[in-house]
Amino acid sequence: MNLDIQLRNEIQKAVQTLFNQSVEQLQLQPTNAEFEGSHTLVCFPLAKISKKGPEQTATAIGEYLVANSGIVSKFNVVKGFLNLVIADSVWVSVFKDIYADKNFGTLAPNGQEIMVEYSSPNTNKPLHLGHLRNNFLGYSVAEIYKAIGYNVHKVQIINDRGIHICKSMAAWQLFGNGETPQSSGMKGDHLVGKYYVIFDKNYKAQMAELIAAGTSEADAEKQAPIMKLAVDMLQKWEAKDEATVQLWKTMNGWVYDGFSSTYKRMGVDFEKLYYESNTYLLGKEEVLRGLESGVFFKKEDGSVWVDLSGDGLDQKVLLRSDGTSVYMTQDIGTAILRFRDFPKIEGQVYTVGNEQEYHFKVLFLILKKLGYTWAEKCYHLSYGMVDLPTGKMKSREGTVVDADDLMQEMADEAEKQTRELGKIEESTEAEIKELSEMIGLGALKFFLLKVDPKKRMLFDPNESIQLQGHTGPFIQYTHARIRAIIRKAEAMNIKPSVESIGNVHTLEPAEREVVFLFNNYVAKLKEAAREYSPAVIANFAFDLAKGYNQFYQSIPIFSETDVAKLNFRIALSKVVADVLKKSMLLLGIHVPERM
RNA sequence: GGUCCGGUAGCUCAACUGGAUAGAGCAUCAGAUUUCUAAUCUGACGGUUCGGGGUUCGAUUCCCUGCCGGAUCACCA
Repeated sequence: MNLDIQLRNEIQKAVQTLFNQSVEQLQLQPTNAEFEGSHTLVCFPLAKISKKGPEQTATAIGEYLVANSGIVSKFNVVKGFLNLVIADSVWVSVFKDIYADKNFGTLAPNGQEIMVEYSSPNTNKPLHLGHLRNNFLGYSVAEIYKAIGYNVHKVQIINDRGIHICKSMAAWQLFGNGETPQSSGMKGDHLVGKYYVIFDKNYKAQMAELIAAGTSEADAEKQAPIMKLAVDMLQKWEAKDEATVQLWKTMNGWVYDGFSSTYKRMGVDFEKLYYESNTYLLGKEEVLRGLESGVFFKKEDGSVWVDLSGDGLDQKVLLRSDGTSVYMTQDIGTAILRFRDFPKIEGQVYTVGNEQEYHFKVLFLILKKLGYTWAEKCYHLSYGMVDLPTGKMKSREGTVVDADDLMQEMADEAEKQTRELGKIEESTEAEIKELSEMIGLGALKFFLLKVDPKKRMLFDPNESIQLQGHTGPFIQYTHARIRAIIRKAEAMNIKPSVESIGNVHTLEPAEREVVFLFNNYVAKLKEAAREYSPAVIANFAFDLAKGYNQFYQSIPIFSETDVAKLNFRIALSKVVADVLKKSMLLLGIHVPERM
């Protein structure tokens, strides 16, 4: 049985016996490092029940547990805190259970399904740092839900239509001279992004000209010839003009090729892709239905609105006066479509930046008003922006950090440092490249995932490239070190059996600490899922690696003469390696055999 | 202006949802490799948790208020 549950039961029994009362809520927390023990019961709240002072209450419970529980060997009381020392035999048996459990850390399928949306880029420019946070987060949350037993569907909606792509198309038509990814050697998404920039430059120049000639700024925005061309293309596209659709398909195709290699390098995947060009007309019927049933209302000009003032929000337009859809309309349709495609999902997770919080609040409210009960299980996984030391990323000002460039730089830096350390003599060039990629991406992912998603974070390139300290490579290194031990043990033909471990009766503090740490793994996993926070896993993995390194440093394994202890330490190391690997994979980070 | 986030060591982040003397990493300084990988480990230094009130045995956490930063409030997406 789980140690924490067992301990809680014993404490409840103690309270029942001693004070003749039952308690449901027990405040059990890890013991501070400065005191002896691993679990601490906060006794202030129990003072009411015991009708004694917190310290006397703590002492009474402590004495009872030592005498009767069979798992508590010692205790000490500091103010109202009861610090409990769990018997080493119990720790050994906790470890035995984990060691014997081949599926430790992965919960059995629970029959539930969930959908996670992430990435969802526009198709007019390449992915950047913000997308990296989005992709790593979404991927990781999906993996975490898989690990707790969900059947997870990863999807994205690709914003492949609209004025943004038409801008790139317009600029390409004017200035492209037939340039293609093949002819230019450029990655498709970068090529299309190049024309988006060209569009912007020309647009600004044309506006400046018009304004200089006496046109008002508002008029200039509309009259600039290149903008007129883009708008014209958008209309033609909607009218299914063949040449325009052809150009659109071609340029989007370039972008998809580019994206697909970027996704591959990122290590993310999707079960199903939704395209805005297929879904942007959805939702309209739904809105009209809502209009009939009185959920929405129509204004004099014919536009359709929802009034959310009763929910503390505003009025929101759902259909323009000309009857066309807006973004919200489309999202209503897409949400419903997804529940038709995957009837068993109980909810959706939308991984989208926090600038769209209002949008999702409104979306979920509308879906609820339309009578979709699953709306309550929809969650906006809202994450903060990634800032640079120079401030906010601005595509217009060219301060965006490109995703492909960044991944390359990280891999290059990892390679440089790997070569400098010179531990890879017997590796082939291909192996060094593979290792560098693993380390560079590991550093990047860990850097972006270790922060609470909700919070805005700072991306300092110099710090992100650090491979020491609170980093992914620190954990990768710990894993590689353990693997070296395992290899040596195998070479020595040491194969710790579950039974042999049972012969260990006393533990060193560092060993106890490591068992204590991964004993919490499943709780952490559930917490990460509940909070939609890979940061919980990242910090857990770091703590475990740190705890293991302390053990590693203070206790030489192979010089141990007691066979049971030797076996225990190797088994312990193996479990740490497995748990590190497992938890890092939840972050999309791979760990090496050696580094 | 309304609404919603956030403000913790010089810097980047934690703090088990109200618990002990608020913890890590980086940076700085001082140490540790005849022994399993030093991308490691051990110490030292570093704090009025933005300010001010309140709630209680106890507040970084909850409430009020002020300051600072950000997001959002389109017949854009």
